[in-house]
Amino acid sequence: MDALIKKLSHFFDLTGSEQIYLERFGRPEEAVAAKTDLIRIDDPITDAVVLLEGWALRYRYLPDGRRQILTFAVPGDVVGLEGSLLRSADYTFSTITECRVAYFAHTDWPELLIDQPRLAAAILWVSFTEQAMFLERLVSLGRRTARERVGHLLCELLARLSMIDGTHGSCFRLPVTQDVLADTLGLSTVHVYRCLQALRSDDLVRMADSSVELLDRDSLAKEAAFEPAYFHLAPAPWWTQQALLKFEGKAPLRD
Amino acid sequence: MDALIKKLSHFFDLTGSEQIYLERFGRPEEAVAAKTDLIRIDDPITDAVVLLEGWALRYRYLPDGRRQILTFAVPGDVVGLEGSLLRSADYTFSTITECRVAYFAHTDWPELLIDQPRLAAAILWVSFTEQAMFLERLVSLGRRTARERVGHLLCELLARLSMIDGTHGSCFRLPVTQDVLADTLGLSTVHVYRCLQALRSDDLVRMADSSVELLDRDSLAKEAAFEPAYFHLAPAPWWTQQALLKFEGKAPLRD
DNA sequence: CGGTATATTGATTTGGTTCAACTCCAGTGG
DNA sequence: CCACTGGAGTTGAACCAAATCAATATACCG
Repeated sequence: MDALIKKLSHFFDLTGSEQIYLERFGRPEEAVAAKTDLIRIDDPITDAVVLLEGWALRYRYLPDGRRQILTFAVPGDVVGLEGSLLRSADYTFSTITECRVAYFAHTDWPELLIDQPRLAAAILWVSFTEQAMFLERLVSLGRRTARERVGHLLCELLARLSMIDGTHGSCFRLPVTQDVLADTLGLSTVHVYRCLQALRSDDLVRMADSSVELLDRDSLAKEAAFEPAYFHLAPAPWWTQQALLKFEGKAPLRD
Repeated sequence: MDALIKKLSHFFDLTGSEQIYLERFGRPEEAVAAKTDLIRIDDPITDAVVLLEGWALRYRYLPDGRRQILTFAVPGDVVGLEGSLLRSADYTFSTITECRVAYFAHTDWPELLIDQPRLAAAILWVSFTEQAMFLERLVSLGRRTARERVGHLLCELLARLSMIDGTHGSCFRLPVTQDVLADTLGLSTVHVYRCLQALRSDDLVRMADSSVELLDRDSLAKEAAFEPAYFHLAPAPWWTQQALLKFEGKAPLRD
């Protein structure tokens, strides 16, 4: 649960007992092989999946075989929360590398909500920030050029990984083939290659055996219009705190 | 609250008292002029907005003026739920036509959750289905052709509007200019025009003064790979019901 | 009735795709 | 130990879907 705790700490500082609760809540931690489906499209989502180590992704196919990758998942990400209210998944979620995962059972939410409302809020916060990332991706696919999309994705990944200490400076592992990048960015493999090439020859990035280094974060971010505000890495606002106090019975429900 | 109630009924049949509660919960109903910002980017989201009548949209600009429209909102949509946990909006939400709206105050969530957990779940369901629509839009922008995107959007809108009785057969009002469609679909205005033209001359759609009719839903849906499963118009699954019973104290929290 | 926003149309350009080689591995099995 | 295979990356050339530019037509609006 380390990665998730690290991530949540941007929203709340979890108390010791909350951390322990969370460990217990995400029942059996499991190792999963690379290229394994954890959630399959049209199947019910039995539990939400917490990614603890490794890389994974969500994708969908069109009937004729075109594929769109919806998100990368990195440690600390929680996938499939919506399964608690929806009957089936509208994406497949698969590991890329070997992973460690934990599960949040849908039927345990009431317990969590009542015993640990702060934790419940923090997990919902994860879901909301993820939604913000979807919106940002929409902007990329709709209105950014190929080069900008590539640059933006690299900036985003660096930011997301550094949030959970998954980076060395501006360098991070990216265990992903070019056609995965292409299907993420709505481009062809060849063109992804050419964009990376261009960024390389402009001394903006460097790549070697599945690792990337952003040599000039700032100009890359500027060029790609990368604005990290959408990660919402800010402590819970007062109205959240207020609502939580109410919920815990420490403030009047109606004022 | 009519539109919202109609929409929620696809998930739950609301009891009379739940309907009344909802009316009261969405405090002052308000009329809003066309082209008014209800949520502004970077501002805190003071309350979630429930759209009761009219059309609205969410959008973002890139620094150089390119615009991406993220979603259309039609009656029954709830926008800004995430504001309860996030400090600021990462989009602007504006009316297109005159609208009627209501507001859900963030600080009232605990009350709702404790008094009416079923309602709370139903509203969260709205948020999750909306997320599913984002994902579908991602597929469009990433992997569908221009013509497919246009067709898919029309199918989606027909489906969403019929969900709240906003259609006449396969016909609905679409009070939106072509450049709004363009910024939604990641295309240029001119090209949107040409796609519509083509669909028209293939006798798939007909358009007249801001209204659209889908003359052949099925082939349009087929061509655009429109698969309405992503609306998740299905009653709450058993595990949701189970969790709600637990929450209401009618079932043991731990079993 | 003039003026601004929107729709329509054609000509031209371009960013990105497609196709087809070719290279460079890391297995793998004989 | 080496030949063989298949996946990934690299490169060039031809092509195309959609953008851009520019002009006209039309509708709406005070």
